[in-house]
Amino acid sequence: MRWTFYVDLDAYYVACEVRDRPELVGRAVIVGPDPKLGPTRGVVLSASYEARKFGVRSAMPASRAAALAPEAIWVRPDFQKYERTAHEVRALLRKFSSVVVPLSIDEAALEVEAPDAESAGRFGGEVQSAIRTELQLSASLGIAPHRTVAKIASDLRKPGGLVVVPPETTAAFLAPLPARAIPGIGPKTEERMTALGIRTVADLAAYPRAKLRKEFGAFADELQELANGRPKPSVLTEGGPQLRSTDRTFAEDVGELDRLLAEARRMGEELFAAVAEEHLRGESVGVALRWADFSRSQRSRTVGHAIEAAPEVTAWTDRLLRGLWAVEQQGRRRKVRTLSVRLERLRPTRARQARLEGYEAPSEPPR
DNA sequence: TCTGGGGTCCTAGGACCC
DNA sequence: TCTGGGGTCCTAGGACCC
Repeated sequence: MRWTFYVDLDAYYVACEVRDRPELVGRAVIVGPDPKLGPTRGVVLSASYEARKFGVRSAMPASRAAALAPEAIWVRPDFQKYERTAHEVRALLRKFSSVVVPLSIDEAALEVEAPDAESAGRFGGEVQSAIRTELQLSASLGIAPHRTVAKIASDLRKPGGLVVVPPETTAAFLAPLPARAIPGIGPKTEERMTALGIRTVADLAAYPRAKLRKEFGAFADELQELANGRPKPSVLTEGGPQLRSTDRTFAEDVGELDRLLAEARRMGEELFAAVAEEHLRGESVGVALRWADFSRSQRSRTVGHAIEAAPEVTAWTDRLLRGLWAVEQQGRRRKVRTLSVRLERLRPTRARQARLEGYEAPSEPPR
């Protein structure tokens, strides 16, 4: 029998810091920008379970976390460390399975052969203890024949949990869970479901299919099949990244176009260089603004060829940004909180080189 | 107590083509 | 002489995930 082991590392960034600094064991630790070092608009990236007892959560404004847990120890994030450690974890997991699919920095799915649920669970325990003894990290595991069910299971007994769902019990396992436990159902969808009287997965299974389709489109079938214990087979999405982006949230909202233009140019150059480093080229440039009221506006443009030089990126960020700005000046004239620059439709450089060189006309920088 | 930075996928309307 | 149907691409916005 084929099983998916869904491995989810507990409080991952904090765990990486604690294993390097044993004096932090058992303490309320928060990875994020320390508000005591000055006002910040940043958020909590990761909180230890001790910090969570005070109500601190990921993505919470750092200022609020500091108010809830005044004694907490703040650690500045070290993403290189977290990437490095993630590679160690994946290398370890490959000793247990030849199929290891990284799904985020702190999650991975393994394909494992085991004759029954009991032996799969035993093997899962070995994976967990290897992660603990060799890497000093805690992982929660969900084990099921399908990845989505395994993921849901991995979430149920954190930290350090291990939940096995044999195939014949899938529907019964899911039935009592809140609909929100299903990946893809977030706060908005949950709210809409509540309005329809859907709270649990069992409610979802029993809801008339046609009405569900009317409300949620194509997602409805997927949801109901899952709710009835027939999850959609997970497809491995092959291929490289679709887009790269960079964001900057200003310490104070910005109301001057020139400041935004200068920042967008700098970000565009950096982004082009980072993408080139990956041997990729974009065919589309995008600019997005988050306004002071937290709503977003964006513009993008597909140029029709792979962008080969940073000035072409910055020419487009200028144009797109000016367009967004002009519209806003005729309306609400809000200030800008966050500026984002994106390169989309990424293609490998090699693929381009394989085509006819110089066939396409050079790009016409806009103005 | 105001809400980061990096991504993915879906939907919907208009343009355009046959 | 007011009017088809299907398909694809592009753009903007929204929801969601870690």
